[in-house]
Amino acid sequence: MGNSRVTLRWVAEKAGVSPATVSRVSRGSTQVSPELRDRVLRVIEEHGYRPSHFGRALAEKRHGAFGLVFPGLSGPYFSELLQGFESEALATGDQVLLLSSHYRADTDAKVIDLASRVDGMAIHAGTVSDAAIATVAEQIRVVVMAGESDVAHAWVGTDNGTVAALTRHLIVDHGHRRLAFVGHPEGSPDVTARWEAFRAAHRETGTAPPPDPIRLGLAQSDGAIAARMILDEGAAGERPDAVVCANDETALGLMLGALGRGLRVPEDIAVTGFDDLQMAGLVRPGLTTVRQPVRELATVTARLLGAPLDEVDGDTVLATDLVLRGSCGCPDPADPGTLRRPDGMAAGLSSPDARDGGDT
Amino acid sequence: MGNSRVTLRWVAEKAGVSPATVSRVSRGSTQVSPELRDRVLRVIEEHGYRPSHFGRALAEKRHGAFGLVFPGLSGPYFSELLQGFESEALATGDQVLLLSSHYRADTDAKVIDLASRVDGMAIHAGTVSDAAIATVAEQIRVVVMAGESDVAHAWVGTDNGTVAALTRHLIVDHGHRRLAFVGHPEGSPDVTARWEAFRAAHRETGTAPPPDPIRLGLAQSDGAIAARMILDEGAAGERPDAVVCANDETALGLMLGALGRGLRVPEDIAVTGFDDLQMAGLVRPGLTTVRQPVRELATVTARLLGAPLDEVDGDTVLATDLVLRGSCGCPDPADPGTLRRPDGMAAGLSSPDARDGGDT
DNA sequence: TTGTACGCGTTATCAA
DNA sequence: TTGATAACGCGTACAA
Repeated sequence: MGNSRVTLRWVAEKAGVSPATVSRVSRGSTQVSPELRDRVLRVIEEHGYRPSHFGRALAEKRHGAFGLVFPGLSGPYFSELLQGFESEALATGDQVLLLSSHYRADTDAKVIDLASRVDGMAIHAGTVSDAAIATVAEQIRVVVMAGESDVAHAWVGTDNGTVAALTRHLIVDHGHRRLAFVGHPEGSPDVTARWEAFRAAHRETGTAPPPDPIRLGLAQSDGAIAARMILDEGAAGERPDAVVCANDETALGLMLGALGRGLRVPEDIAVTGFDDLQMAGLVRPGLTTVRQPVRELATVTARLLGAPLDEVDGDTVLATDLVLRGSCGCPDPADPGTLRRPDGMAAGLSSPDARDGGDT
Repeated sequence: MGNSRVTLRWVAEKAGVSPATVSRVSRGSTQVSPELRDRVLRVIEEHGYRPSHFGRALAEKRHGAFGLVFPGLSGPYFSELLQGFESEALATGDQVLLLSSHYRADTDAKVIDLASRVDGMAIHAGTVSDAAIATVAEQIRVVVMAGESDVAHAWVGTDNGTVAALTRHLIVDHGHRRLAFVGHPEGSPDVTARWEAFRAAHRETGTAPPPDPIRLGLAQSDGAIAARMILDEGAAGERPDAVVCANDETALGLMLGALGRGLRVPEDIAVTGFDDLQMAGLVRPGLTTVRQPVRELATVTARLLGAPLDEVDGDTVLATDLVLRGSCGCPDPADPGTLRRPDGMAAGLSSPDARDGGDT
């Protein structure tokens, strides 16, 4: 057992060749005679030699790994981001070091420490201080995702301005006048931009916006809390007739709360989200939302990190689309189509399009 | 900029001391005179010296990192697992290398490669082959989570048997006779155990179980698909009167689908889950489920990896609890209490109990 | 207290 | 094609 003692030198001695030869064989170099190659391979197989990562990293001055820094880790948004980034990195043979700030104070230090063991770092906007980003950027390439940055080497974001089109749609096309916004603008650059777009649309249409957003987090449970705050309190006449949520999760939580109270969506209250999660097209009514290419956000970021030194383009803003479904009052597009039954019922793990499930 | 050229030796030369002294200062050793200490610190500050991780790892023969291997990454379950593991590892100064199999074929190779750059590895059950686990276990400590294993050094799981109690409750206390099970037993050890417990309860109560489970994944969208399959097809009389879902996510998706179709839960159809996600207590009716200590599963695993060599206990099975709420037909416990409005409305990122939201 | 010298496991350069 | 030998950056006995 234990091959921790099986080093390159040890293999060399055992096979009666030089360390250099073992190194060449180990990495598949062709510059070695078949005879020696076989002899070395035999020893490698037999004793389970595996090149040490630190040795290799030290000699190559390269870690073969990227860092990924998030504020939190929960929810479909981060899951998707994580998946996209991880599979892109894996494709190029790079590993992923994950760091979640958990909104703790020592995050800056952790990030700087992380910088010494990766070749590049992706940092989600709103996670660490600009000072820390700048420090890291002196050592390795840094890309900020979902927000602008002038200290990182590049940043990748999505167009939150589509929320203005969404808001105009609610006001102009559906005649809503009492709109509410659920989200915490101070908590993230994305939500800030969405709240601003929400207000801009009010200005343009000459409608009075609510003085303040309903400041809640971005989890589905926050939507459920919002449902209680909006639906159970205040007279029916004072209730907003449309709620623009900062993301789909809260919108779904809100819808669930409304339906559970016997309210009708969109007749009694219209609801919209942001992201276009898979669930958005599966609920009834379908959730009107803004489609954001979350996975692409992650893969573009990963590619920027791994890109040759030639040049990192700088800024990238990915387009977003308004997706109209039933929850805003529009006719729900071909519902059965959206929910088409999969061809094979046994759509479990073996199915190519099976989503990785929650559990196990 | 760039401090990549600032090595320990370089600092030593610059400060006019020996490399050993710089090393001592760098790690805060007291065995150095205040005078030299200051001189060295000044140079370190000025030029932004940071010890190279590979150098240190090579010398100390320790990576200061753990590997975490999952089948997929989506859903609250994995988010929670990830968070728990990551924060526990961070607490001891260890970094986390993440590997998601995405159900790809080359996972075994990736895992074995990962093994050479971490001090220990946590592997979720059902992710990689036993052979690969055994190979890794020869090099470093391996703990399997959410499933048994006889090749790893230890495993940590939770008690899925409570599903039998849940099923009995539906049959005996609520008089349901036509039960369905949503989940893919072949897809994961946990679901296998839950399906078995579901069937065992039928045997014990002399009730005929369904011949097959409804084989779907574990995402919320699978629940929505299940809703379509169960509710839109077959005559009302053939419809099951209770659905036991393999996890909360599918149960919530199913509930959402039922409510969206104007059905009443639990009057028209009872629904149960597994996990006790936060949403389970927030929906109306509340979701009857089995509480599983997901976070503890992760932290226990992380602790086992970091534990001193003395001894890893071997197997750990964490207890689970039956949580009865309205979705099975029980009276929903103090609903407003569950949804109590937070004291401060601005419960965003700054709030200590704020959940990390989905987005940004 | 400080410095010297070696080892950690690998790759790369240069001769042979 | 093969083999010495020198980095790579740091920790640490050991000596001074």
